[in-house]
This record gives sequence, structure tokens and C-alpha cells, in this order.
Amino acid sequence: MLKISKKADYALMALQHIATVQFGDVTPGRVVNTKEIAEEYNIPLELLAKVLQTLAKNALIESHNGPKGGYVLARRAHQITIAQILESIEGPLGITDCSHEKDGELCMQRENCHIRTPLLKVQDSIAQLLNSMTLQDMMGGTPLITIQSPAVQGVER
Amino acid sequence: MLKISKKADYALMALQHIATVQFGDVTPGRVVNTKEIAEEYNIPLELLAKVLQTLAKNALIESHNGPKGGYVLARRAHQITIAQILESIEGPLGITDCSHEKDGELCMQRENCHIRTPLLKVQDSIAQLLNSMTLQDMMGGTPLITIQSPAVQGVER
DNA sequence: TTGATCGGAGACCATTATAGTCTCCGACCT
DNA sequence: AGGTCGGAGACTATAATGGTCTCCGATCAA
Repeated sequence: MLKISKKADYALMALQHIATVQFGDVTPGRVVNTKEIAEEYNIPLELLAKVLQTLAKNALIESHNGPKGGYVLARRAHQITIAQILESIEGPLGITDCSHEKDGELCMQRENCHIRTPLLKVQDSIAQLLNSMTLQDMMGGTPLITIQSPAVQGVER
Repeated sequence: MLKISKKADYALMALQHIATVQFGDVTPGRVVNTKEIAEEYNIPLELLAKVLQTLAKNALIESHNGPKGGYVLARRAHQITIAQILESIEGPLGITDCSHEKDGELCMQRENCHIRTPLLKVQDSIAQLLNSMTLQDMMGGTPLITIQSPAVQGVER
């Protein structure tokens, strides 16, 4: 449950790779092409290509055409959040169908629904979590973050 | 992205309803049948039936056959977490495919994968969030919980 | 200036998950 | 005994996912 798609997975790997190459010590500033990433991580080339294209459309990376072309981060690693990456690929975060309901379109359950508000709280919490983590936190190859257990407040138990 | 299924949605609504009936002030202890819930929330009867059956199999509710039969919570509302409900319907929480990878089966990306560990951290955080909320928190019809933004520690920024 | 190398874009397809339906059975209360 | 309940399985339609194929345009370098 709550699984993210392969495409999103690939996006994270690719961006992590680009970030590491670009801001690492070995070949800083180097442009990375699709093939390199696909081979490094065993990702189907053409699928990865589409993923990178949408990331470019969403202004997370910049593309350079022609030989010696490829991709470069559009911003610095700490300015790209995990939420931005995932939403680029999978669309806006939405725990429930009614998360982004416009005023006109009510779901069939809405009139009586008692779970919408608490679920939106959960969603907010997840959004904050994903927004608090950046590409930077995924660089270095080693696990970097430790996240506190979200506290529950204001509930009478 | 990260949407939960309709079935899981229905499960939450149904359990919220049963809990409210059972521990509310109007008709405490009353058994609730599938039809009542389906009509109240505009849920397809037979789909809801299957949802409730799996919830019963997972020992979240108890079923009573025959006329005047129906379902009752198997435990008190504060002892049933949102995580338990969702996992009953959608299976174990797993942000990535490799979340529950057994020792034998490595994913194609594993040898070089730098995102697994941080993603597992995210997953843990979500798990804690969903485990910290119970059915009790969804009773009463009004939004009850407020969740702190998860802090990120141990990261050099 | 031409060709190899890159990304951009679209159609296309197979597989799986989802949401929902239908049918039959067995338990149970009155 | 009959109507009301849950239990269980097969079944279906639709959509999302993961992946492939093809063609195009930009660009650099020989």
C-alpha cells in the first residue's frame, strides 16, 4: 500500500545520480546523459528517457541537446525536495479521491463523510515530510536522515 | 500520488460508522449490518460486503450471522489504528517495491541503489504516523488530530 | 556540411490492479 | 420453514502501469 511508481523511483535514482556527479568531487559540473544512468542502474533506457523529459518539463533539470548533451540540475540539490520530484512524475499528492475535489464535483460519499478531514490531516503530514527532505539528503550514498516520530496533539484519549 | 484505494476508503468509513454507533450515545452496543452502511454512504453493497469480510478475517471486526446479524468492533476504537485498517485492505505498507524484499530476490537496481535507505526512512515515518492514529481519532465527525511537522535531524545542510 | 549523438514527442502494447457485479452457499433467528 | 444475514468464489470492464518502437529536431565535431 501507498507505493510510489517505478517511474518515480527511477526519477529519484536519476536525480540522485546527477546531483552526485554534479556536486561531487570527481567530475563536478559534468553533464549526465540518459544512457549513463540507464546502464548504471539497470533502468530501461527509453522509459528513463521519458521520466527525465518530464522532470525537465517541470524545471527540475535542464536539458542540453546534441553530442555531449544530457541533463544538469536546474537548481542546487538542497533546493529540490522529494515532494517536488514525486509530484513531477505522479501528479499532486492526494491520499483520497476527494483531496483535490473542485467545488462542483462532490463524491458520492461526501454528504455523510466523516473521514475526509482526518485523512486530509494525514495527507498534510505526509506532504510536510516529503517537503522537508531534499535531494541533498539523498546524496553521499549513506543513509543521512533520521526522522522523528510525528507527534499527535490535541486529541483526547 | 500515494492514493489509497476506494476499498480502503470504504473500510475507514464503515469502521468509523460502526465505532460511532457502538460507542456513541444513541444506540450503544448495536450491531450494524452491511446494508445500513452501504445506504448511508452510497457505497456499492456487494463491494462493501467484501471489504467488511476481509476486515473480519483480519480480526478488526466480528461478524454475526443470521437475522439481526451484522458487525461489531473486535476491540475498542482506540485500539484500532489507521495503519491496521489500511493494511488489512491493501496489504503491508511499502513505499518501494524493495520494501519487503526477501534475501533472495534483489531488484535490478539494488547493487547500485542509493535511494533505498532514505526511502525506507520516509516509509517508517509514514508508518509511525498511521500507527499513531486510531479509529477513536476519527469519531465525532469533527477533525480531531493535529500532527507536528516531522523534524529532520542529523543532516548537514 | 555531414553524420553521429543527443533529447523531444508520440503512438503503441502487454500486464496488472482496481472497482464493481453476479451467483450460490451456509448460518441463524423467529 | 423462511427470510435475513454473512462467506466465498467466479467473473468483468476499465484504467493505470511499465515498457517498447519510431520518427523528429537540435547540436557538436570532424
